[in-house]
Amino acid sequence: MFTVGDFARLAQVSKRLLRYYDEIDLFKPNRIEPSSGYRFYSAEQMADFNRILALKELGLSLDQIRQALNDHISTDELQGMMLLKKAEIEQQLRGEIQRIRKIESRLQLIRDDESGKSPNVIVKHIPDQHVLSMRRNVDDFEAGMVLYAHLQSTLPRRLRDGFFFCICHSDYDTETNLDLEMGVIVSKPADSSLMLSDGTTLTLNELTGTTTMATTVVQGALETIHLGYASITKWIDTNGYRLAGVPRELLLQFPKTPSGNDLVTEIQFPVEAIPNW
Amino acid sequence: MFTVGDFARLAQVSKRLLRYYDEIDLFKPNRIEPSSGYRFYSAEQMADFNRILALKELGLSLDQIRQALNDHISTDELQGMMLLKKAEIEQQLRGEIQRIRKIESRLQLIRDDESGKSPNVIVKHIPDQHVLSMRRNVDDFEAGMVLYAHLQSTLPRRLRDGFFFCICHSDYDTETNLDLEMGVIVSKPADSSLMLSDGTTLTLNELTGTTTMATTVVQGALETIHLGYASITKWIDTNGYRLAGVPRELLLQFPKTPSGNDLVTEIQFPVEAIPNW
DNA sequence: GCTTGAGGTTCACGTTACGTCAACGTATAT
DNA sequence: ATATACGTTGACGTAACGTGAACCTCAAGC
Repeated sequence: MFTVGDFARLAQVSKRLLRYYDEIDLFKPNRIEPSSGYRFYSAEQMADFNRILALKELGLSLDQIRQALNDHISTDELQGMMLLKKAEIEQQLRGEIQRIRKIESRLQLIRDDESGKSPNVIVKHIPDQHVLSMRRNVDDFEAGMVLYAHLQSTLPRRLRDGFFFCICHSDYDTETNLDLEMGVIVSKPADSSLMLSDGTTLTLNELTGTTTMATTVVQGALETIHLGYASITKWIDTNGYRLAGVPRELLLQFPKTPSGNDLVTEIQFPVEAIPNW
Repeated sequence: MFTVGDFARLAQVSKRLLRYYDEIDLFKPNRIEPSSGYRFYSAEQMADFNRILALKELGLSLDQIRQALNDHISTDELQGMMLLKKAEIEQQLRGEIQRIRKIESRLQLIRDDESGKSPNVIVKHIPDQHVLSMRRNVDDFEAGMVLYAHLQSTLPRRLRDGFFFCICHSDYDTETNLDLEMGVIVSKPADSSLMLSDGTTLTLNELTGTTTMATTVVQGALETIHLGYASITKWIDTNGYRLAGVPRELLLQFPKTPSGNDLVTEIQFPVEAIPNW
């Protein structure tokens, strides 16, 4: 018979651990002296205790270990549990590897970008959304901003609950004669089209959520947004994704100043993970 | 200005998370309405919040993130933190791989061994110990047991605080004419030698702790102990260790029955990890 | 004006596997 | 008789939130 202290020394664990295992009904002392409450462990119990430690080292939780010991589990079931655990660890392992890659790419980004103000890319899942939108050819992005302002001032108030968005259907490198789709996200689609006071017609469309979106938020006007596009494409490249649709912008905050420095935009790139990257 | 709910939806996190980050001074709303306590976030804050999320995804703790943001950390320092984190993950990764190997070897063991009663091997670190011991040639292991009993009965009581141990210096396959060292572990070495009442002389020696020991506890007499040796050597083989000294046995419990079925022994194999296994 | 529902708030507890006091009872050695 | 070494229970802390209760506020519909 050993006291907790002796047993703990032998097994090289803390006394507190033994009491804890007693408390959670995982491993109880052979005998408890009723008068003093002292715990006494038998030498035979060392083998059982080592079994617990061994299972713990394999990564099983104490709950699982208790079940494995209590329920007189069959070898098959135990095997199943361990296979499961193995798969779990492998999964986690893949995650860790990805994290390392991300860190590496991020480090590279830091080295590249001395300003230290690079935007932060976050992957989100975005559902399908209904929009009222129109499509126009405009000369440049400045004209796009004017369109935004126009939309905002002429759109009926009841449709202003959603954000404005913009999709550039022309090629990236085009800087003139842009094919823009602009509009507003509506939560409950009521009308299939809508004529504004100035004769402009918006039609009901659907923005299919490609579900997986690489997004970033930039604050500032045209130039900053360009930077945002640049760094998000780079991020996509170095993080095992590829483009899977046409990007869009969400206008989180309308500019109140002419310079547009307080403009806040969320850029969303539909992406898909490259398998086995 | 967004309410928590709106901001949470946009950022695709829970409201609770935002309140929590407020509480721990990690990310506070732009404005809090004094009358109602309502939190209001500005669109500009979305970029900051995404930075936090991005850092979190890289595996930094919230504490680290807060420091990184508060202390106006330099790129160099941030790089240092991330390199550190990377090393940490790589370390952990190696650990996970080892765990998978262990699980695999354990699964193999389960498949091999239908009894399900295989001993459980635990790695311990054991310091140097002083012993009073004698060395004898005996015919077989039965004779060893007799020696144990003899020692126990003749040893002065004051030296009985430590466990008895036994080291077999002859080859494993030898079953006759065994070269055994037996004795008792003493906590405070007093005499350099000791003569028992029957004329036997024990001398003070040192059991150098090879520190790393693969150990297992078996209950039963000779045959069970043999099984223990077998499975521990197998375990060493399949878990990336190699033998690094001569094994020893610790007598956790003296047998009270002639059969010796209640004998409890801890077998200890000094081992070292195989590098890059 | 009242209710309703959707939002908001704080407070407190649950999670995992223990470590760390604190206050107090017990066994042993001098 | 007492010092001290060891035992007991109990409560709180950990990381990063999730969950639920109890209660307050706001805008809209009747």
